[in-house]
Amino acid sequence: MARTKRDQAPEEKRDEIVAAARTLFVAEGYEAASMSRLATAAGVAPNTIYWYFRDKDEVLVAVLDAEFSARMADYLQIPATDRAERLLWVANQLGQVSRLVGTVHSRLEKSPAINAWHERFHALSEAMLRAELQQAGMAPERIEAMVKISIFTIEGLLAHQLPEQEKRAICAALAAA
Amino acid sequence: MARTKRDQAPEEKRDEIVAAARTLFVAEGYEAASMSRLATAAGVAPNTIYWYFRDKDEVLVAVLDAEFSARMADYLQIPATDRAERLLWVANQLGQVSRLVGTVHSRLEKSPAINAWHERFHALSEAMLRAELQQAGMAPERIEAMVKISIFTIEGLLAHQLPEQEKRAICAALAAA
DNA sequence: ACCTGAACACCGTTCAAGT
DNA sequence: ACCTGAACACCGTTCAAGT
Repeated sequence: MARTKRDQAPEEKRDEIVAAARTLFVAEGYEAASMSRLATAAGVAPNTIYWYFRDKDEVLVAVLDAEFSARMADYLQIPATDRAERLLWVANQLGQVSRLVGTVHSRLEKSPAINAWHERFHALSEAMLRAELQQAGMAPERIEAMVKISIFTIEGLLAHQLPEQEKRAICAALAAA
Repeated sequence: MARTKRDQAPEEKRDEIVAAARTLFVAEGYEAASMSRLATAAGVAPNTIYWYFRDKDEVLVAVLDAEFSARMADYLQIPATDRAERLLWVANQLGQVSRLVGTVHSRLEKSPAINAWHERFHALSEAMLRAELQQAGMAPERIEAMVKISIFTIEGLLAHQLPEQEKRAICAALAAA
């Protein structure tokens, strides 16, 4: 299907900005990646980004949406093995973009857009975890606390880089609890 | 004992800067508290701060040292009640300066000074927790993982504001594990 | 030794103008 | 509708100079 109206559809340019932002945010961090460097990487003038996005945080939200919708689909594909293995899988997946995770947490206060995204993500993650614990037959009164402890542990594993073996031991201890 | 040499000892001025920084960092956050506003609050010119501190992160380190050396002493004073209560106490103490905690985590990568402080703090905290679990008679092979999970849970409680009742339930579930 | 006014290089964002 | 060059207000930090 040939392009008829333009050399480049507007959505493609937007996607290029998001792709460039993903690369820069993951490789160097959100703050280190200035709007002018992001613009250069995407092949536009700095202020052109403001045509597509309200501000820098909205660019981040677009990156987050693209990143995690794909991974969430992957998660649903993997077979329901033991709980320790699933926790480790999630920690390692998120670990590949741990800079993004850290940035989200550090910008919660300043940016309502990031805050809203973060709450959606947590609500979804906790709902999935809760369903798994129910299905595993955990006593109902323990579930809510264990959901939180599991989430906090995954966040801890992301924030502090630990050797793979130690990560594994922690996930195993948590699954056994 | 009367002051003999100056109107004001140099250490007092330094302390005033640290005190002003503590107030601003806790109330408004590290990034929102600019060096010029900090200088105004301390009653000096912006660049005067650089006479006492290498950079803004060193000011933060001074604030952290002053803040946590006092609280650590308090912790050692409280009687060894049950583990859940101790966890909750720590979470609530740190919760009063949760902005500082968040700032430390968000500046680990950029600032070697903050990073060094953070590692000292974690080493100390983990050593204390390890000793408590040993004394409580926990099986040695479980201790390391439980130390990490406890630390991560406290950090999680700080990062996400939860109702007191839910915090209590989480600490109880963790102590029972 | 201690402190300052003025400047520097950078940042995210906005504006008026072009097509 | 889409994109830009130039400017704005701000930031942490440095410099040369004063006492």
